[in-house]
Amino acid sequence: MRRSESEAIETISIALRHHRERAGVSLSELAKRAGVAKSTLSQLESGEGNPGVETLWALAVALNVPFSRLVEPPTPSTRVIRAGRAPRLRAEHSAFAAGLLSSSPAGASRDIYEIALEADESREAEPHQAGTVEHLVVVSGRMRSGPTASPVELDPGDYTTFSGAVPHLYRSVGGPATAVLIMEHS
Amino acid sequence: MRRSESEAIETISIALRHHRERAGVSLSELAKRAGVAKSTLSQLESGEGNPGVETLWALAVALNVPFSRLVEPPTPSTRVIRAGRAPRLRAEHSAFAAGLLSSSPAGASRDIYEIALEADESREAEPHQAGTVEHLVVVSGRMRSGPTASPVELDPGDYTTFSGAVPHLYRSVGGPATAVLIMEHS
DNA sequence: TCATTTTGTTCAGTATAGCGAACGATGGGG
DNA sequence: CCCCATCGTTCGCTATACTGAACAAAATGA
Repeated sequence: MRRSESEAIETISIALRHHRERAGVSLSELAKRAGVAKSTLSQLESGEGNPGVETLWALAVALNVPFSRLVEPPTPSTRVIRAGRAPRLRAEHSAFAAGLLSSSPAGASRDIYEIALEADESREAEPHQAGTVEHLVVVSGRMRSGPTASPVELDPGDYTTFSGAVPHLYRSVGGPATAVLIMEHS
Repeated sequence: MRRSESEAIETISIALRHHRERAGVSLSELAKRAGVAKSTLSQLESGEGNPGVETLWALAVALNVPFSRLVEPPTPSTRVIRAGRAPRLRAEHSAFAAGLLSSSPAGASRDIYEIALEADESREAEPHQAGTVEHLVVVSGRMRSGPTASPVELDPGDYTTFSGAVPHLYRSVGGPATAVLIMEHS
């Protein structure tokens, strides 16, 4: 990979300059803060060279942005889905209804679901692939959810996150319940 | 820097070995696929050295995992945040309160917020950087939200997504309102 | 049993990332 | 006007990340 404008480096140089300007800091200043030579930073922003993680890390810290923000790109426009109007997925299980709100494009897969449980119903979910993480926000009703081994009680507005790699459940308590589920894959 | 414990490198060596074993591929084999020397990979997995992005990128591709998966620490375990208990962020504007639920651990950077508006209050938001996308789910009350130029009415459970790169607003209608906001950056 | 292959490690050479010191170019103050 | 910052770039030098080969230890096979 000699002279190849390596895609990764391309995005890095752009992101780097972008975040620096957005923070309103000069190249020299940033270099000083991050503890790297001005020359190095200059070359990086002009898309030359192949930075080491140490260097990038230092810059990310100095810019006060997560590391990943320096290596990944963008996304789309306005859309509205009314309550309960999301495209239905596998409604085989009577009491469980899930609506897909937003599916992430390839790569950083991330799905947002709207889920609905009838009164005092329960749904057991098999473990997904390792690295899967679920985020759940209760919209209405009371739920008991999380890893089957250690679920938690949730009231409207409550939020919980847990690994999707182990058996887990969604259960409504004392009436119907709805929630927002964000699922991340690896 | 002969010093091994660079935090970033630590996580890299772990993530690297973890994903390789999970893929059930030998060190030699992976090295060949990614086009890097076995020696390099060996040292990386033992936590020595400071890899360049090119090298890491090649490995990420060969492992078929997003780049960030190699540099960000693995996703956390179970966590619960009760309604309104999320860490408060800059509540300078009286009627607006935002709680950070989850700051993107990996992949496309993504923050999940819990937001609360007092009765008939409005919050105008300045455009964020290009490529920012917002996802909003109303938990309670009625809201009027979206791009300032074309907001939409939302009832509890309603979901909307729009570009954060243009001026936009969050407004409660006919009473207080709460919602979940997922914000994606580039 | 003794080859043969495949595993992951260690070592010397070399390509290069990063550093520090120059540089020319602006931009205010005095 | 000159002077002194500060800006971003370019240029040797040194440190080191990466390579390829040689290595011992396990695994495979006949």
